[in-house]
Amino acid sequence: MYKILKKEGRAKRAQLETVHGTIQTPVFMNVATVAAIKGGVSTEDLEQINNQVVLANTYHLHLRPGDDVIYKMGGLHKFMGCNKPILTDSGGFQVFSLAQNRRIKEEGVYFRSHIDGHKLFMGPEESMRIQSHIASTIAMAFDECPSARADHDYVKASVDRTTRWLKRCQNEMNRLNGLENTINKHQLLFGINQGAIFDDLRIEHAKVISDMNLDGYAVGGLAVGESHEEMYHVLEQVVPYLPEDKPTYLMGVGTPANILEGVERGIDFFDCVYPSRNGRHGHLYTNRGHINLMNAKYELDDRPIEEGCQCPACKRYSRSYIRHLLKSGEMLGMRLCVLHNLYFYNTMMLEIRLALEEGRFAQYKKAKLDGMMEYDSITSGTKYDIAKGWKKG
RNA sequence: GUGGGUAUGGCGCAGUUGGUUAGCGCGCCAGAUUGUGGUUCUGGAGACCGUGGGUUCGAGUCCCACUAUCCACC
Repeated sequence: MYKILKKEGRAKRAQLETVHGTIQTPVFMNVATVAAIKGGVSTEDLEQINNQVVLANTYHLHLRPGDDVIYKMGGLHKFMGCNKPILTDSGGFQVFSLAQNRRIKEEGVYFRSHIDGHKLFMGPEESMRIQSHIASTIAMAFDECPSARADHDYVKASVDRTTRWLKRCQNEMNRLNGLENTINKHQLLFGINQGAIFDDLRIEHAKVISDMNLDGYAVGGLAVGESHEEMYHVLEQVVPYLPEDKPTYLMGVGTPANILEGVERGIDFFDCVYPSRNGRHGHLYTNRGHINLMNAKYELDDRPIEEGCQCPACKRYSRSYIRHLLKSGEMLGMRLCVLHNLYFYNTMMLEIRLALEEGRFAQYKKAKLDGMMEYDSITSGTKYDIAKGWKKG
């Protein structure tokens, strides 16, 4: 099912076979929270931008249209016309980042909808049932994502509860996969490591969940306020304690630099809202740095976003035109920018996989970071800080 | 030609009975955003307040002239 094809240091070139096709890793999953990539990107567009996996969200789809609707429509793949692997986030993070008035209990979390404020409850079993209805390829465990500022005692109690929740998730998933009317009886379950920035809690938790024989292991609770150095440190501490014969997933991360650092530390899966959200705001990634297309200096720039880029935006349109579309509030402007950014991320992953296969990931990583730094320092006076991402110089 | 109105950063406007470093929106510039509440948030630069006189301790605010512009009438 999961097979490592090549290793370079801790970095892995691997693949995960699923009922919806084989995922080549390292991979960046494109975020489609409500079963749509924001910015007007369609399922068929994904085929033009090297997409492998789509990430949708349990919490959002439960609220609207409702997982019962998706179940009745034959599952999310059929619903959104997608035949690729889909991973669903469990709703755990959203309960903590979006919902109002949440109360955490042993059984789960009581909270209010961010859409209309009505009362809701979600626990491990609820999350698994919803994800089973959605019938995603990979389901994520329902966890608590404590604040990066939470103290050791709180995080300790939280992690212990997340472990108990994980066991309940696993039991419920096994039960659901065995039911006659379940759409995807081979749904995979990834567990999530927590522990904030406390090495002892992170490692202890990693050991416990590693013994549970899950289909994959995620590192959660990062990129939520801690420094990049702390994030990389946690990865260095935790990944060695996760099973090597299972895929790893760094949740919600991140910048191109974060991803390169994550791959180096043994991560297979990534996801982040950056390429889509930043694309909508005209913030574009290129091999030589990032540009903000909204800037006046691009008004008469007839070059593509990036010279030589093979994405749908760059093959045909100029910076000047796309900037005009963004300025005018035209949907097409956002769409082209999001397509470009996702293409950039997905293509970078392709390059990373190729570099790993050829045993030159270290050189690739350095060249990629150097390239991005070079351009940005020339055009906008900023420098690329490997540890911290883009930073004013 | 006559009567009336308006002239404040690139554009559109606020500026109380004249009183400390003249505000706002858009635009511009720069940040922010990491398991996404769909065009957000936070900063910054930029004006000798049409020109020239006058009144006053003090004028974007009052008076006069000029210039520009708008409306109405002849």
